[in-house]
Amino acid sequence: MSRSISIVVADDHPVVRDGVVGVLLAQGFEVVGQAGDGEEALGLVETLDPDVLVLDLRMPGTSGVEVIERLRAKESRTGVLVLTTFDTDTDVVAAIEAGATGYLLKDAPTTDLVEAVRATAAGETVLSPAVATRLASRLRSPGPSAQLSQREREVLTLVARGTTNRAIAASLFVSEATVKTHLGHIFDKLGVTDRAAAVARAYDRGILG
Amino acid sequence: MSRSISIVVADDHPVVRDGVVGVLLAQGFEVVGQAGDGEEALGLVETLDPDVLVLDLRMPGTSGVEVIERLRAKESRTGVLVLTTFDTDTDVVAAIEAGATGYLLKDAPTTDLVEAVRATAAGETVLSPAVATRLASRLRSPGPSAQLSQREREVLTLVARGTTNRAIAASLFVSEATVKTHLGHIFDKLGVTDRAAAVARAYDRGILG
DNA sequence: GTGGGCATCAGCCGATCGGTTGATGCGACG
DNA sequence: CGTCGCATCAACCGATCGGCTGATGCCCAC
Repeated sequence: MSRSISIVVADDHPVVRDGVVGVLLAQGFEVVGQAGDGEEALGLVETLDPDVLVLDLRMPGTSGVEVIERLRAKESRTGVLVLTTFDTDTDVVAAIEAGATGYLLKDAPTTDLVEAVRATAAGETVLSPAVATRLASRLRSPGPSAQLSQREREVLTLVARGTTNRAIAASLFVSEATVKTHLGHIFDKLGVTDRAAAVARAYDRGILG
Repeated sequence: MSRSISIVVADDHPVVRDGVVGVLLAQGFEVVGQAGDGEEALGLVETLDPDVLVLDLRMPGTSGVEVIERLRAKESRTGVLVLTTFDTDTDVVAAIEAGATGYLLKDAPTTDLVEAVRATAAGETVLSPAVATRLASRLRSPGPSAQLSQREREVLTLVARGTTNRAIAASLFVSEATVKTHLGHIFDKLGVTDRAAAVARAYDRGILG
C-alpha cells in the first residue's frame, strides 16, 4: 500500500474499542485516536482529520447519527464506517441518510472489517449483507414500511406507557378524534391492527426502547 | 502471580472477542480457546477445562444461559463470567440463577474486566454496579416485579402480535375467560393496566424481542 | 396550482377490552 | 394437611377501542 490509512475509533464499550483497534493495528492501519462518546469523536476527527472514523451508533450523549450529521455539515473529508450491534430499520436508514459511508454489524468477521475500512477510506460504500437486504427490501416495498411522523411517534410513545386515547389527547392538547386518526395512520404504516401490536413493531424496528 | 489463569472466551461478535482476548493476553492471562456460539463454548470448556469462561449471553443457537446451566449440570469447575451488552431483568436474573460466577457489562472499563476475571478464577462473585443495583432493587421490592409464568409469556407473545383475546384462546386451546385471567395477572406483575403498556414493559425487561 | 402528506376535528357503532367476583383442580412446599 | 401459585372456567358490565366517512387548513413539491 502507498500510505497508511489513519483511523479514529469511537465506541462506548472499552472492550469493543480495544478489539477494533487491535484488529486494525494488526493490519498495519494507523489508529490515531479513540473516543468513548460522540462529542469526543467529533473533536478528534476535527483535530486529527483521519481517513476513516469507525463509529458505534449507540453511545451515551451525542448519538452516532448526530455525529455523522455534524461531520457532513462541516464537510469533513473523513469517511464514516458505522460498526454497530443493531440492524433495526430506523438505525440503518438514519445512518445512511445522515451520510454514513459504510454500515457493518459487529458479528461480521474481522476480515470484513478490514476490507470495509479499506473501502471506506477509498470512499466506497460497504454494507453488511443483512443491512443490504434490509435496505433493498425497503426500497422494493415502500408499502409496509414508511417512517412515522414526529406527531405519530409522540402518540405511540404515550400508547406504550398505557395512556388512554383521551389522556393522550389531553396530554398533546388535541381532541380525542385526532389521536384516533393518528393511531389509524400508525397502524397502517406498521401493518398492524391494534395498539399492542403497534408497540411491539415499534420496538422491533427500533422506534421505541 | 503463581500460575497463569487459563481462559476460554465465547462471543459471537469476532471484533468483541478479539478485544477481550487482546486485553486478557496483555495482562498475562492464558487464553486457551475461543468460541463463536454456545455449543462450541461447551465443547471447549469440556476438553480444555479452563479456570474461567468469559461468556456473552446473546449468541446464535445455544444461549448463554443454557451454556451455564449445562456446565453446572456437569459440575464443571470452570468459573463463568458473563460479559454482555444488556442488563435487562430477565437476562441478569436468569444468568445468576443459572449459576454465573460474575456479571459484567461491556461498557465496563478494561481494568474492571481484568479484575473480574481474576476474581472469577478465585471463585468470587463480581457484579457490574448497574447489575448489582438491579438485583438489589429486585430483592428489596418483590412487589412490582415477579417473573411471568410460561403460560403468561405465551399469552403476552400473542398479544404483542396483535392477537385478540378470542384468537389467543383458540390458539392456546383454552377459553377466552382464561386468557383474560392470564392477562390480568400479567398486568399486575408488570404494573400496567392495558396490553399495549404490557408489551412495552415486556420489551424493556427483555421478556420480548 | 394541483396533488400529496401531515395535523386537526366530528359523529357513529359494533367489537373488544379490563375489572370484578367467584369457583375448581393440581402440584409444591413445609 | 393446609396453603400458595398456577391454570382453568363463568357471567356481567361499563369503558375503551378501532373502523368508517367526511371535512378543513397548511406546506411542500412537481
